[in-house]
Amino acid sequence: MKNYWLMKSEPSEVSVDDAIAAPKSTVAWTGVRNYQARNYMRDLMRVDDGVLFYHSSCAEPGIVGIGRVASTPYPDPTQFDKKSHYYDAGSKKEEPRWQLVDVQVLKKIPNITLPELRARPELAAMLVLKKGNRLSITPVEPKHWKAIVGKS
DNA sequence: GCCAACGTTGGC
DNA sequence: GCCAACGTTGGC
Repeated sequence: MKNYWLMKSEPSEVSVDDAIAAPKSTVAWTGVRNYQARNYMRDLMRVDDGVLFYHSSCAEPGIVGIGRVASTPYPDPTQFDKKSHYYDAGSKKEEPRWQLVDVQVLKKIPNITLPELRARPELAAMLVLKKGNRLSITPVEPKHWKAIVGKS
């Protein structure tokens, strides 16, 4: 059974257009440094899970693309890169702390903005809409996926 | 730039 | 294990 996810990206770092322009429209989801979000990628994501690509920390936050999980988990290379903003001196190669998956964007969609998401009562329970939510990756219920994407 | 909310760190 | 201080996220 497929799972569904909402994954936040700052468009100033990796926008949906950047992802589409990448080879196979696929990007490695680097830079997650939150254990719960990591655990979702490492323990619960499967290839072909659905992904809502969300732009955060920008002028118009919202869902801008539909994609899929395109790899099994593997170590985030940026944790070992001393020049990277995401370098983690505490992570050892033999025992990497941070794992990620590849995400393939299948379709860019017109931005469904935060206010638009909030205006839809059937989406009110989405975790991303909860007050104080900061998790960059959240599970999405099938009914919410269907309400946004159409038939699964 | 502000600030609420939340996660992490570290002293005890 | 508690919890205050601090750092980060992310909308506005």
